[in-house]
Amino acid sequence: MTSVLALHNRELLGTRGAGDRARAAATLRDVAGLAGVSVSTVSRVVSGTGYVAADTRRLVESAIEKLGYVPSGAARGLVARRTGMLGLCLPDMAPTADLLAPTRTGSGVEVITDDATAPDGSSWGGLYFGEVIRGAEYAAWQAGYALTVVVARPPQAEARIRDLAGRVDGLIVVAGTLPDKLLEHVTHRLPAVLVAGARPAGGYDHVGVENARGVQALVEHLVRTHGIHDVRYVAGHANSPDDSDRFRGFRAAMHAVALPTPREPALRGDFSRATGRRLARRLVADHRRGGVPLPGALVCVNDETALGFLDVFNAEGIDVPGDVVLTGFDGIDGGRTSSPRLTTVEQPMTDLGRLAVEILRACLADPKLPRQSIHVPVRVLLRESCGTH
Amino acid sequence: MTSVLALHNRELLGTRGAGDRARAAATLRDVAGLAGVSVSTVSRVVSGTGYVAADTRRLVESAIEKLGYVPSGAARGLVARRTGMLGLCLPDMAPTADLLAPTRTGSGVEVITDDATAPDGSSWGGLYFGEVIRGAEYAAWQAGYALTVVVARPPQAEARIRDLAGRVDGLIVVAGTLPDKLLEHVTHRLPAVLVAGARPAGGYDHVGVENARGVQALVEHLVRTHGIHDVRYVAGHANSPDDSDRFRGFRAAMHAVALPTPREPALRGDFSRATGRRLARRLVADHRRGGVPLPGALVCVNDETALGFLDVFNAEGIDVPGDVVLTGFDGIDGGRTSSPRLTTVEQPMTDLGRLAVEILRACLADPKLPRQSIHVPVRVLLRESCGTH
DNA sequence: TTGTACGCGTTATCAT
DNA sequence: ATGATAACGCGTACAA
Repeated sequence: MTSVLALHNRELLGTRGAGDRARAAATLRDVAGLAGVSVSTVSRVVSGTGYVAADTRRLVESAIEKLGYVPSGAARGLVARRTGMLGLCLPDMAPTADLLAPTRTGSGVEVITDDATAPDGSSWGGLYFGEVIRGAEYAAWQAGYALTVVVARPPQAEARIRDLAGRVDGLIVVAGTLPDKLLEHVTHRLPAVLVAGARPAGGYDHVGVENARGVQALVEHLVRTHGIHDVRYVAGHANSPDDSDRFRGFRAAMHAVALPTPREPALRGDFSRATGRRLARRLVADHRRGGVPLPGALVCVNDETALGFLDVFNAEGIDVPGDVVLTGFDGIDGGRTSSPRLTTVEQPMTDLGRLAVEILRACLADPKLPRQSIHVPVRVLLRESCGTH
Repeated sequence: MTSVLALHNRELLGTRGAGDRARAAATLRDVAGLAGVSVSTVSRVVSGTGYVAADTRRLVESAIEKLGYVPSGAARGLVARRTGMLGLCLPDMAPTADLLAPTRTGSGVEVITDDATAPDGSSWGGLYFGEVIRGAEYAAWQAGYALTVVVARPPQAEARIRDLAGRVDGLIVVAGTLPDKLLEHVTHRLPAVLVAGARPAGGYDHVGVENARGVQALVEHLVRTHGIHDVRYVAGHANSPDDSDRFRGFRAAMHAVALPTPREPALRGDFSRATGRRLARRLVADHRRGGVPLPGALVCVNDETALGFLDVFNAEGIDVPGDVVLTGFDGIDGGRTSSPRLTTVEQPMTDLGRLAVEILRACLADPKLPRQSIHVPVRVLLRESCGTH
């Protein structure tokens, strides 16, 4: 365990300054004592309810100022039965290298030449979750809530999620993050909204994405507009509902254009850029050494996977879209800045967070509201990787 | 106000399912009553402390299961004087269009051709804050805390920050987010760590970045290795401490290489890509129409600003680095994927969040700890935009 | 206009 | 091994 005290570049400042942390926090009683009034008067001043004489108010306010009084959220929450916080549970993502590495030491500035190696994958799942957080925080603030973000990672993930559930008024859960049993348990206490994934079985509120329709529209475009017949689907994890929805859309499209409908995805990755690269290398090897022809188009389950393919294709001199057409799903930034830019199905990720908060707010206002499942529409963005331009 | 009920694509599920939200949350007493034991026993089972007979434990556990009991964080926090949460205050950023727009309606999938227009700027301040959140959340989880994220935006920003301060055990404040007075007030109750910006005056804990040294090393490289003499600094907001630190580094470098040291930045923007573009357009116009020669190099206060310049230079056929060398600061993803890639000073943004949490944890463990100010080192990343390759 | 007193749900201390 | 009970800090009816 690296102690903060062991850090480089550390400067000690004076041992006192604004706010003396050693002293216990002031309470209503302390303020009342200093101002010479009762606790209820202070409470009225703080909450702005009820009648308080102007003189008394000023007296109390200066006492509050002097003591640096901040009301205890725990005590307020206890009586109000409301914490003013919403929880957002994200699935465990493998921490990227920058999180695992010890903090760099030495105060000198390193000057290094940055070779064009692409990163292993982006933070927050290619920013997908970053956008969900952003949308949720924005909507939460507007609704008068703060957002507590938690990544359900071991150890003790369950215990700590339960703990969170005791400290917030509502929960947004990215699908697949919590075991069904835990989810069912905590929903006895507070409303929960599932985000992404398939529509849940248990009668939960849900905000989903038009996975199938998006892929279907994309694939139909590839076949009808570009005349590609040999279209292959590159899957993610086998048990991902998003993946199977998208594959369902793929099959629906193939069926609609009267092409052979595969039972299984042609390739299976795991949503990561690294695995996309691995699959691509095998494809290229089979092609170069085994004489296996490249497919007409690769429809990937997500952008990260597609970008992994693109890394390898670009490195190996395989032209996209000339030799093979490549598409993704999500609309992350990396697909907009790659070359060629990636044709993809864009999902409005901030909206997922926003709508989840909206639903939560409605449930909180009226607990008897029936459960609802809404779907946010997607857009197919045609860019260079499918040869449109 | 758009009601959730007005949304498209909505499906109503049954009005009951897992967890009946209409019923009030179960309490310790409810569990005790159902299990036929006292509240103390239930408390012991839940917290895992003290002796409980195996039979009794099973009895209690099944009651907990049946009622979906989740301990009240408010009540726990009240007696424990600890909430297990850390707060992260981010400065108000103008919401991007996706947050302001009403949710798209209609369930059909739009298929559109995406022209290569660059976005007005990225979410979360070019992901800067996203990375800080990521680092902070990771470290917080490891330390046993959850992270509550709040953007201090009007209205009622002050009141709500004070509210937050009453609900968390410690506060991470991105510098400049809170008025000094408020910061001083809340630090009476809990420890706060400032992140980024200049070292604060008031004796706060602080995690900063080697702004000056980073820019200095970069500029010295430009002059010494590339022989550029006409180097100009493009500033951000006039009152930003990060900006003035970086400009200080710029001046130190010019002094070190015996070049004229400017008093003021050559140009002043506001950290945004859009303003970078605006400045660039004026520069190009002066050059083309006024015959003003382009500078040898533009050293921008941050990557977003530099990318704005690059947008215009690329559009106008001005070669980077051939006609003018361009550099940034931050190391955001956009500078790694632009063409040419952007030479920059990379700051380890996740480390800012991580170290802030580390300090908070130390302060929480020992409130008498002296204040400290640490600086994370930076790296100059040489890429194509300065002509290294 | 101000003060008193009770309860919110939990933990901890003490008895049993 | 289990139960009774007193805080914890605040809101709020109700009394003054």
